[in-house]
Amino acid sequence: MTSTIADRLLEWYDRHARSLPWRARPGEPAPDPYRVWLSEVMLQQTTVAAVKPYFAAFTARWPTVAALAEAPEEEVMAAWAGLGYYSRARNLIKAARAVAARGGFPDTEAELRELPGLGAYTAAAVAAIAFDRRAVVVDANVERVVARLFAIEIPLPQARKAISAAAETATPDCRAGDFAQAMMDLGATICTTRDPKCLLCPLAEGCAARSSGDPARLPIKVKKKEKPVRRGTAFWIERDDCVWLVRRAGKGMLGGMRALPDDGWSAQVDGGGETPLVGDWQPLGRVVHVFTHARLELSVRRYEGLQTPQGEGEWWPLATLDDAGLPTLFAKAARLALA
DNA sequence: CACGCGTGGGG
DNA sequence: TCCCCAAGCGT
Repeated sequence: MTSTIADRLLEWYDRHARSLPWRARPGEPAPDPYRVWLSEVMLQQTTVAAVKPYFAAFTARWPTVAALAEAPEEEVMAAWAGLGYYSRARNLIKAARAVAARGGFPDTEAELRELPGLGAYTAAAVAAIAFDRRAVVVDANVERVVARLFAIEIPLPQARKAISAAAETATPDCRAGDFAQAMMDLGATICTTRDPKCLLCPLAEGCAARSSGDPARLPIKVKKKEKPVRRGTAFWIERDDCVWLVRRAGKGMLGGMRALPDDGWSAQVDGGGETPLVGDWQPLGRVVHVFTHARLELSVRRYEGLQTPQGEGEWWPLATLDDAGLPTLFAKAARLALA
């Protein structure tokens, strides 16, 4: 009798699983749901390499979901700075508080799905990995592997339905969490977007895309829209070895993060260029930063006048600017000012 | 379903 | 330099 996809994949996983900080070692019981959840949220659209230091810092500082739930929001946001997609951090705090309030993580996919920041993928992943539930876990890796295995020619995202149906068929009743992680390891190391390594693949036999001779062709994706170029200005106001920082609105770009004052640029519109204070402004240079939907050319200007900023904000000591939790865009701007 | 939402790395 | 992307979610 021929072995199933799950059999072959799990056998491969038992020998080749990546060792990652949020994973249980082979033979150990399922890892702490808090660590599974935290890692999965951090890994949304984010590489393993980028996540590792943040995962280490978060778990050292907030070892439990209860500890995270008690943390001041701005400290969590600052700790997330640089990782991107800051709505994840905002939802992370909300979810931590909801979980702490109910005394622990729910252990079913449906209940997990109700927590902020847990969509179809993450709810299934946590249910399978942390609670050993059978759940069909479909991320971009699984989409790629499945699209190739079954030669699904429908372009993404249309193909999602067919792919999840195929993934459902392939998912085993036991070890669904290991199966999910095995699929993701396979996608990350063997069945890669470019140049898949079919000679090393445990599923090569019976893979339709491999038989076709051009596995990298699948899954078919539509081309992305062109990014507009936006221009904006950020303002460096320094006094007594402190810089004036504001907090951005809770939604939208870099929402909830500390920032330099700016002229109202966004991914949709250029900034107006109006300075927040009257007086001399010296150009410090320009920062180019690429967001998902726009490329921003940010001019940075330093205030030379004597007025005091109005409205919400805080004087932040330059000596501890690294702790302010500036998103990368503003960290670049600060580097200009301090150079 | 389409869009908005970061960042750093690889080819 | 440029493009694509890497364990998606919320609206």
